[in-house]
Amino acid sequence: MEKISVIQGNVYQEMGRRGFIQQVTDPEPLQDMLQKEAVTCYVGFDPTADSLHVGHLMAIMGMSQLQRHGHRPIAIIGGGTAMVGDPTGKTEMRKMLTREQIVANGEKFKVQFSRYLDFGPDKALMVDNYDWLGELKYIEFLRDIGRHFSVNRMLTYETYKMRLEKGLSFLEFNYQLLQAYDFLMLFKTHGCRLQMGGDDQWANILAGADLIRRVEECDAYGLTFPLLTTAAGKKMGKTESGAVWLDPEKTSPYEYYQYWYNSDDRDVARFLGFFTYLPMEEIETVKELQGADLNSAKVVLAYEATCITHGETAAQEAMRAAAAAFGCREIPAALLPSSSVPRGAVTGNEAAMPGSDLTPAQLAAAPRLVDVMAELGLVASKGDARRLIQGGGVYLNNERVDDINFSLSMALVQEGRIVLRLGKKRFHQLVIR
RNA sequence: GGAGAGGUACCCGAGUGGCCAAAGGGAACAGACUGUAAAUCUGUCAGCAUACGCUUUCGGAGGUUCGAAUCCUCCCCUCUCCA
Repeated sequence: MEKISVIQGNVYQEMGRRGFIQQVTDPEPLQDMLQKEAVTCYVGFDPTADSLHVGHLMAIMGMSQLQRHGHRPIAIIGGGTAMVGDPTGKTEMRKMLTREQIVANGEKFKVQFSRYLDFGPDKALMVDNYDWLGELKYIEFLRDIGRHFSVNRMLTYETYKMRLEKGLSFLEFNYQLLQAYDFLMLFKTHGCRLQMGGDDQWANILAGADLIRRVEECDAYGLTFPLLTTAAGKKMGKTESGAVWLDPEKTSPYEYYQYWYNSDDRDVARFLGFFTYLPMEEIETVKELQGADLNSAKVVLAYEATCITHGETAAQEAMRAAAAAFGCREIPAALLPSSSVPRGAVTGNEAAMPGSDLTPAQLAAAPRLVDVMAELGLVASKGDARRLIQGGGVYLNNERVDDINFSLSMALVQEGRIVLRLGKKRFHQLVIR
């Protein structure tokens, strides 16, 4: 994480302009507070998987924006809340995770957060809510916290209504109390005044702010980020092959770059606001762009987003791999000038393209293409591979394969590799060594 | 604990003895068109097999039958109402 200097200006307005603000409990006092002092704020993340994914990114970038303006974000690893499971937006109960899994997942989260936030002294904090939730005393908790919650009221929330149809266990019904308690604890121990989260968390966030008001007789604020869907109406960060992870082991920088490049035209300007630090004045001009001109803006989006998550070197490699696969695109100097994206001709770099190794001996055995594809996991089964070939969707070195019994051979090797392509975009090189 | 409804492929959902590897829709993948976008049209979408075909699938385990997603028995799970 590069050191960043504190940016002057109104964070609240800046975040509003970038699209981060969906709902706020009390806009004016919050805005005042953010102008006057360094505010401690938090977002909770339950470690229910072994990596964060693009769906978490909005909240992370939100914290990052605040930090850049001199505020102090706390990232909560929900080691305790993950044990319970948030019912919000879920139509059925999540399978229970063991404490060991949660701890292991939390460790991964920690590493990932430090790529977006500066955890230097007094800059940001990372805490695990298991530290206090783990040792809660049931009776005390009921008496001190539980008495502030009205079941009648909770049952009117849409999220619980929905679950009342399908079944909601008492365990999950308590999630909101725990999250509210988190806010209270952070208020007491770190002076945290603001909780943020996705808009689906609104009720939980309000519950926390209310709890602080009742128990501490102090104002606390809540802010929600819009729930991002793509212009096509899909949930953000999901692709055919599952979530887009922030862990390079799970989603390679190349795939990550491709994910952003493949954004819907209608999403590009919005995403630039959320997922890059480029100034809004420049992003505004992207909104004017039409048609294919947007492709250059997509390069910038993909490059900047990959830079933030995986670093500049990885972003450049991903870009060069894309250039090798799809051809180079020169970026006009006037477009988003603050971006450090390479703008001239980029030399293609096949090496960064996804691929696997093949020994000359393996190749000499003339393996059938169908078998190779299945073995590499590029297709679900050999039948799947066959159908793909029959449908004209398989290419070797850019030539369509039309024989389902096609076998690989030395003759296909060009510059030490065979480039396999499935459909229009999925490249996989077989490196011979 | 009592009464009722139900569990079908990635999801929704039709099917109530053979014509069912299971309608229809969605998602997904491929092709055409394009701009690595969207929309549209076409095809594919359990596994193995070049193919004839074979194997496994309709909550689970047994059974009836020449033949079961469909009928019977037991079990598991979900929902609704009652307590």
